[in-house]
This record gives sequence, C-alpha cells and structure tokens, in this order.
Amino acid sequence: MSKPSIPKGTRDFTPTEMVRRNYIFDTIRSVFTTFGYLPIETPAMENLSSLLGKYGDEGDKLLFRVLNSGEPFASVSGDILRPDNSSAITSAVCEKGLRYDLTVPFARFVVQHQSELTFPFRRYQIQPVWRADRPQKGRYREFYQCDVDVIGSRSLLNEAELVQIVDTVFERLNINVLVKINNRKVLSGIAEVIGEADKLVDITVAIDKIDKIGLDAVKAELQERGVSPTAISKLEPVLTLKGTTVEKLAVLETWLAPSVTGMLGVEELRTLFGYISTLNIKQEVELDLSLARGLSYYTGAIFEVKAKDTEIGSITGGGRYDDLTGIFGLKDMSGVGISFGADRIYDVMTTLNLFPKHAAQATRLLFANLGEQEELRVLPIAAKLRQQGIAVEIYPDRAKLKKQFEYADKRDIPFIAIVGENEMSKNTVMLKDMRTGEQKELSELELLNAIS
RNA sequence: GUGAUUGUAGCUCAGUUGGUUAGAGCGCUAGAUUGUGGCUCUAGAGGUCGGGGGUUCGAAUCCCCUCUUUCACCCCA
Repeated sequence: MSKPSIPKGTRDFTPTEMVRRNYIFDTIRSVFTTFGYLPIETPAMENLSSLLGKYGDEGDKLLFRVLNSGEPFASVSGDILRPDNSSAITSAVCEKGLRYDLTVPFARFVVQHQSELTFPFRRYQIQPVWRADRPQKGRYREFYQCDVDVIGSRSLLNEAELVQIVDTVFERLNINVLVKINNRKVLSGIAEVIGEADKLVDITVAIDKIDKIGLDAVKAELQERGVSPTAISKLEPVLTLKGTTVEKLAVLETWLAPSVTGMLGVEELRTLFGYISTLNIKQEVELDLSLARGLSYYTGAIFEVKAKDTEIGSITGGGRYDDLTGIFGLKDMSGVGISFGADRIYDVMTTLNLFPKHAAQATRLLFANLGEQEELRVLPIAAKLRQQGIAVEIYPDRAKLKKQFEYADKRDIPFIAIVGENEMSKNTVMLKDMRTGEQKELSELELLNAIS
C-alpha cells in the first residue's frame, strides 16, 4: 500500500483527542504549580554517553539512536563494519539518542545548571520520551511523561508531598487509584537477611510479579535465578505478610533487625506513613513489599499507582534516588520524583468514560456567508464578539446554506447567525439555536446576550 | 529480543472447496428542498484485496519473504 504512514508505535492526535489530552496535561500542571514546582524543558536528543548505562542492559537496548550527521561512516575503519558487529558500529556512528525518560535528563540538567539553581530545586517537566519497545496494550514508542522532582533535600516531607500530588491529580481526573509504596532499603535488607544480598536485582524482579503470577511461580523464578532454597523459604513469610501498614512495619522491624539498611528503610516508611496519615488522602495508599520497580537508580521510597477499575498497568511511578547526579559529577544530591504517564491515563479515562462530554466543543457561533456585501457587514460584528471572549467563526466560502449548516452541525457549533439582504436592510442578525432549532431576529446588542 | 495474530472502499466488516465485472452498512458527493442542519427518498463517486515474489489455464483465497496491526512474554508509563 502506498498510503502515507507513521512509524510503528507512534500516533497522530485528532482535535478531539488533543482537547482531552490537554485536559489531562492542564490538570496535572495546575496541581504541580500549586505545590511550587517550576517548569523546565530539555532537548529530545541527549548525548548517548548521558543515557547509556542508566537504565540497565534492557534499557540500553531500548534507546533510539540518532545517526551522526554529515558522513557518519567516513571515519569508521573497514574491519569494524561486519554484520555481527552492530554494537561497535552504532557506537562509532551514533553519538546522540532520544531521551528514554525525563529523570536522567533532569539529573544532567541539574549538574549543568547547578550554579544558577536554588536548592532544594523543584521542577516539573511534561515532554515526550521514546523507547524502542515492541508496542502493545498501553505501550507506545513515543509517549508523554509528566515528571515532578525535588532535588537537594533528603526530607521525607517530599515523599509525602508527592503522595498528596498523586491524590489530588487523580481526584480531579475522577480516577480511583491504588497508591503502592515500598522502600528499596527494605528490599536490600530483605535480601541481606535471607543471605542473598548480591541477588537483590533478581529478587526484586521476581517478587514484583507476585500479583500477576502468584507465590508459587515467584518461588520457581527465584530458584531459576539462583536464589537458594533456604533463602526462598526464609523469604516466604515476608511475601505473604498481611495486615495494616502499622502491623506490617512491626513485623518487618523484628524480621529485619540484623540489617542496618533494612531498619533504616522501615524507619523511613514509618515516618512517611506518619505524614500521610495527617494529610486526609482520599485514594487508597498501601505498603506493598512486593513492589520493586525496575529502574536501578532508586535507593529509598518507591511508588507505583494503578487504576483500580481497569487493567492498564501502572499509570504513575517514581521514587527516591540518592545519587543520580553522581554519574554526572555532582555528589550528595538526593532527589525524589514521580512520573505521570499521560497516555495511559488517557487510556484509562477512555475505557472508563471519564472525559467531560462537551470538552471538544470550541466555537460558539458561526456566521453564515451569503456574499460579498454580507461578509463586509459580518466581519466587524464577529470581531466585537471575539473581543468579548466568544469563540466565533465566519464561514469562509460563499457556499450553499445547506452546506454551511451541515458544517455547523458536524462541528457541534451551538449557534449560527445569518446576515443576508433582509437583515442588512433592517440592521439585524438572524440567530438560530442549532440544538432547539429556534430562530430569532436580533439587534447586534441582543445577539451578544443571546449567545454568551 | 521471543512467541502468536491482523491487513479487502474514508470507517466497520462480508467474500462459500482457488473460477468471469470483489460486495454490504455507515460515511462522502449531487439532487428532491435556488435563505436553513439533524429524518426520509433518489442517483453517483470511491478498491492493481498491505507490498514483493512464487504455484496455477486462472489467486482476495494456496506457498515464501517483507511491512503493518493487535496481543502475551521480557521490561515498563
């Protein structure tokens, strides 16, 4: 087929979709603003050296690489150019890549602009990111993230604030969510206590799936990943830990006593949940010890938010990272942040039918076009209405009225105004309400009142 | 990256064991209605059946390759 197309995993957005997407972005942005966060933007492309190694081996594979401009192959020696040598070739001819998330570019930004920034630095950033993943349900190759981060503060008040932001955003969007919280230090502690500290990543990846595949499958996977049977049986009581957050923390406190890191994590969680209890949070918030999250840079609290009334996966996630800027040369800069996945939020709202009905409606009044004289008469009236803040269009062509009415109908424009010979001679406007079909002849002044 | 799956008119889809000119509904255009939409009626336009190659007297239909869609795994928003 020779029809035009767009790359796999990317999408066009129609006006109807954009109005809805903007509704989501505007809601999120306005909440960020009330907490004092300020906007920044970073380029779509980063140097690959800033990106590689930050997201694990899997992440590196998912980076879109940008071919060097000019003569990218000119300086590549012939013996590198073998089919089995693609990684050496790409590193020789690509020095830029598309951003994979907003957190790493933010870390780079903070390091580069440290002298101009006031810490603790609070910023938000709403921009697209790209991942060369195979697209599937709720997964795109180009999608927007809405990030809020504070950097330069270790206070757990920041974590509490993020929970508050999540709560407010989803309350305004009318989505019921479950906010899951865990702590990487607790996970490290668990790995330590069961004697598998070096298997931390394997353990977290496996137990993260417990909701999906069940306890037995997780145990099998742990064994496959080389965790000893005694460690697995030691781990089991933690995986099946039930009760309130306070009860879970109490059990963990004794269980994790041998691990300094683990105890630190428990203490952090206790403080955080203490803050949360004072905040009148409306959404459900729970301590979920199986929550792990793949991104390797998290070191403290981790968050994940799921919509309760549909299965779309995680729609928001984040956590604390103690040393993200370290790789870029700035030590001791702890930060916390979360990222709202606007595209998945859109999908949730679509499946649950949560968008306001007439969000797409914009133009309020259409002036029909009946001819040259009429155009001249209508132009200043339209200008005055626009000055009053009313969205007005003039039909640009002298088409048949039938066609102009059909246009108004399809665009869902509630009023149409007709100025022809009759109206011109009487200095009036014929106004028709497209919903009721009623039609009235009005003066210019009456017109403004009738439609506003 | 692994394993499946989809592709026929603008859209949603029919198309019988390979057999003449590939159909429907909706939408679109024009008219019935030369200053009036939503309803109705009439007429019309629109497809090298995703692309390439092959088998066959003959392919939308069978085979191969490729692209695309959707889904699961991996991973994640």
